[in-house]
Amino acid sequence: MNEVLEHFSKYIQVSPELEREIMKRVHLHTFKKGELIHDARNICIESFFIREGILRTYFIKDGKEITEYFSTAGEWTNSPKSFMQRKLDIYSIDAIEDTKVFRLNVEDLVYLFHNFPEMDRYARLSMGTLVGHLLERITSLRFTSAKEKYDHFRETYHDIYHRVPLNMIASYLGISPETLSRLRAEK
Amino acid sequence: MNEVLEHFSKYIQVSPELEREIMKRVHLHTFKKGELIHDARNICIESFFIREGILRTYFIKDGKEITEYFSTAGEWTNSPKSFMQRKLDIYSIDAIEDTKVFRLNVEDLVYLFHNFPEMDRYARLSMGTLVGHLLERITSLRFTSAKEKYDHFRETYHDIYHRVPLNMIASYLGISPETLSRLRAEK
DNA sequence: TTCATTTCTTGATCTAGGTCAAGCCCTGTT
DNA sequence: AACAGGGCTTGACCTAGATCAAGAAATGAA
Repeated sequence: MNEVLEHFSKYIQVSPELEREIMKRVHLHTFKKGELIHDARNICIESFFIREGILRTYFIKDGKEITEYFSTAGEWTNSPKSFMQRKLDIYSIDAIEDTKVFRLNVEDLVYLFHNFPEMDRYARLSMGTLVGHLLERITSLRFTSAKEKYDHFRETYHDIYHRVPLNMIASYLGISPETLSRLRAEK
Repeated sequence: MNEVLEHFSKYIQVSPELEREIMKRVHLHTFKKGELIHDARNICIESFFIREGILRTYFIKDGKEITEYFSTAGEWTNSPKSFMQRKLDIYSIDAIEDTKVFRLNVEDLVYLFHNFPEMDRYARLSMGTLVGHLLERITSLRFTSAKEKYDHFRETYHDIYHRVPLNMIASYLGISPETLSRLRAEK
């Protein structure tokens, strides 16, 4: 069984029929390091399920790239508002390193939602974990010092923090690259 | 039609049967100003749909009450993790002013999820808007000054910001009461 | 290998907003 | 009416982390 199906299986029982329909719609693709996967100038019509590698969702603010978040193996990513509401949004996505993904088109996803009611259940449950992560990030932003943010990042992104350029981590954490560099040095 | 049903109708078509089952399980109740609605020392087994008034979800950090968020008319509130995973969590909820709510028990909600597949769809869609709000709050925490946070709060919580004590707003925004007081004075 | 570009470090300031402290102004209670 | 306690303001100081600047180190192209 491939990784996408494994992922769905964490939340729902995937019937053979659903499995078939998913597999029919999901296409493996490899992006090269540095490649732009979604451009904010377009509406996002695909979701990407990462098999290996790292993607970065970012936007431009005052001429600088600000990292919104990193996505790694086993996660779906897209430009959320753009994808769900079929309109333009600020986020672009690129590859931090060579990345293998399964691509899934909006229309295909909609088809799955329409024909398999258990997909709503999947969405409800997986969004529950997403909400949990977001709440945690909010708490972290409100109460922790730069040092604590960095330590927390190293723990939770343990396997990728040395693969991502420092200034992207800094903008993700909302601290300056200089401060991050100093934190890193002091230990 | 009452407010709860109106709320569901925003996301899904509520069948007469679902309507009946919801109405059977939802109970109107009034809390007095200052009353504790959910105590963090218990597992949260109810959700509250607010008809009028203001509830505040908070937790204790270093002996101080920190406001996580305010909930107002037309919204559901509970202690999310505690409610969904049936375990203890840090949040308590109290009433900022006299508040009328509809109460709904976890088990009753589970019943609805089990018997009405459209409820999954409702949950998926309503969590979508929640995720949108959380993302916005994250952006606000990362990039805005105290002044901008306060201005933004006044806009989005326009109808309640003068009904809530200043120090609760301050802790919600993650700034000190003194700073908030000064911001308020300077205009 | 060399040169150029990007990434990272280190140092010197600067500032938004936190902390501490004191006093005032309410609102409710006796 | 008085007084107690919470809520709010204002002032003086302090500190975490931003910004500005310049150089070092790594990466990668030719």
